Amino acid sequence: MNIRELARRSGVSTATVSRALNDRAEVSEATRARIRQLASELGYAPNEPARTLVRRRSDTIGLIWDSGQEAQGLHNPFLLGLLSAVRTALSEADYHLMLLTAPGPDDPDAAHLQAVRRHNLEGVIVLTTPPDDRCLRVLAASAVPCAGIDTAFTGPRTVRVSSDNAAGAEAAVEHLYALGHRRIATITGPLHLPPAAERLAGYQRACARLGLPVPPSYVTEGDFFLDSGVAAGRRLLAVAERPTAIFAAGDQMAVGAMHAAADAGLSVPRDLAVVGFDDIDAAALVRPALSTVAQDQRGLGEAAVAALRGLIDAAPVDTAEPRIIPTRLLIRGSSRPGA
Amino acid sequence: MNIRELARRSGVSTATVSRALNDRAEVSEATRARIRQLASELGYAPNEPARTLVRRRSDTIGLIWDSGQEAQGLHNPFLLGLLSAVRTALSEADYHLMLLTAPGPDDPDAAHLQAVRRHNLEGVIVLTTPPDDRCLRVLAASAVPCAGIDTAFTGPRTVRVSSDNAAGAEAAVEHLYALGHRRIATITGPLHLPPAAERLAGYQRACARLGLPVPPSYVTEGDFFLDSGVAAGRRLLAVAERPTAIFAAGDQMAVGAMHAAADAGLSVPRDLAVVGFDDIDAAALVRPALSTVAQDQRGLGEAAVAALRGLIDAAPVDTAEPRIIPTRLLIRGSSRPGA
DNA sequence: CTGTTAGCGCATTCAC
DNA sequence: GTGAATGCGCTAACAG
Repeated sequence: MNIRELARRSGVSTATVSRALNDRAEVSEATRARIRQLASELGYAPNEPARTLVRRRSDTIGLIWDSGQEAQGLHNPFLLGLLSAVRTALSEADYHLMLLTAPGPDDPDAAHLQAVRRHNLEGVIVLTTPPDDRCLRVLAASAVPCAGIDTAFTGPRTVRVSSDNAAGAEAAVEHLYALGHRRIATITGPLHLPPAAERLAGYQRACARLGLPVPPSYVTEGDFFLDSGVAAGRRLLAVAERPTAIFAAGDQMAVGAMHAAADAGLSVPRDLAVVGFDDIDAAALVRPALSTVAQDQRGLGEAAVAALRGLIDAAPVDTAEPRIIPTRLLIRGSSRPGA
Repeated sequence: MNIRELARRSGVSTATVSRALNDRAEVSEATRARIRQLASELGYAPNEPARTLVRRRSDTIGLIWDSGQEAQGLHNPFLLGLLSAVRTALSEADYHLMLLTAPGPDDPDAAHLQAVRRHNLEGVIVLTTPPDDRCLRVLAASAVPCAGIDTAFTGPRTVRVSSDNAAGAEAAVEHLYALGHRRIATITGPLHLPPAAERLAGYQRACARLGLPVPPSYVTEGDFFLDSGVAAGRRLLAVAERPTAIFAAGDQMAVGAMHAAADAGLSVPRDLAVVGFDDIDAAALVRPALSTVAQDQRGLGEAAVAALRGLIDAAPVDTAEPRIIPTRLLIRGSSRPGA
């Protein structure tokens, strides 16, 4: 079933069928209706590769996401929501989605760029990938429109979308302050990662504004995983002026801090309040449930798609300023005195 | 940069370039090397839509996964691993991957089938989708090769891949028995879902084999989510002959049962041992850590791809028998007396 | 071993 | 408003 067959059966030329199905103005309403009718009866669907070939555009965008071990604990729960959001936003904009392979160690540096060329992709969305990915660097340096969520590359046609990490951290600290806490410590992520650095900055800004002292011993670094949170929690609880609250830059580390508290015979939230970041699934499952700064996955996905479309349509897009998506503080048992 | 340009620059015809790049035998080693060299220097990559058009095959398979709310709590953590596994296995087999949109309520029933036709997809992999999806039914009924992981449709060119739910449940019960437990209850999932039914069957078989009584009050149904586990746990702990161990068909429900035990003043694992199913991220985060039956996401993904390739190559494939992937019992604190 | 030719399915000129 | 003709980039069939 192709356009020629459909044209034959409807008694018109292939050109007319094409025009009718593509909603061009220069077709009479009557023939258009007849052709559409017949097309749906016969289950005709235009061949996309052929369309791509002649139109020189594929209406397809590529999706790159790293599933490397590095990101496993960090973004795992997060990623799927992002993926769904991106998929939905893209299909509403009538784009198709191609999943690009994570390049192996022996792949050429231009692997991603080549994939874009091969498939005629019009743009790429990148989800949370390590900043040192060579393939990504090459891609970003090219003229291919790229929208990155939580990524750290820049290029001529690149936009970055990110949660408002600083504001989220500030909100967490303010919340703890409002509960009466004055000795608030923090567990950071690896500070070379932008989100980790931004969350620390937010913590520091809030403390400064609220007039809270931040002795160096109140800031300790983790790796976003559980065990580092346990260790960090132990360190913090051993400080002379023991903190009464901890803001952890990631939920797994926050849970780890709760474990450390339990091991030290402290009760959460009575003796120690804890707030995390990300709202991973487990945050609602632990006891007490973890208060946390939730990222807006849907908002991130939609913003990325919107930004990418701007880039594709060559609309004037500010490629330097990141799109910042607000976060939302979820107050649960780990910081609620009544719990 | 296209094949004609590359041919011009290397002083041969486009046909020779095509043969060289596609590893056809009838090209001299010298010219092949020269062409390859030039191609990589110039960053030439063949245009896939054009190849697809003429070869009548796309080397692309479609991926359908449901992100509907139904599956959120149940499969969320699980899906991403599956996705990674499928992507990796597919790219190793030199297939491209296209993400198909979840059909909306106003999409025609043939939406998926149309997408396959439009893009010339050679097969489809379906991840954990509700059994009543009309689009999926239409697709499965067609001649399109389909491999489903944890799905419930059948068709002329369809294979199903699934974890060995029954054996996993049996292993869990045996483990509890070996620890000395004789009063072992279970929390099931919604029994109209195949995995839930299979896990219950495994539980029952193991109990029968071990000579354990299974009073009706020892079997209670949940919906795979946390709250249903809490409620089920309460019911089970209120039974006259209180069980000393619970096998839950899902991790969230298992955690819920642990909460119920804590609320009743019981200690896990001393007063009540708990084993779950799936090994979601949270299983390792709760305290005590949850023993659970882990599914082999990588194995499931690879089996699905292998089965699909068999279907595509029209190799003799048994379309009726599901591919069963073994599970692995992870023993953690919730069932380890020493913990 | 290599070149010439045809055509995959479609959108798009240009005529009418 | 509609039809005939052209070519997108590539592979396959056929010559040589």
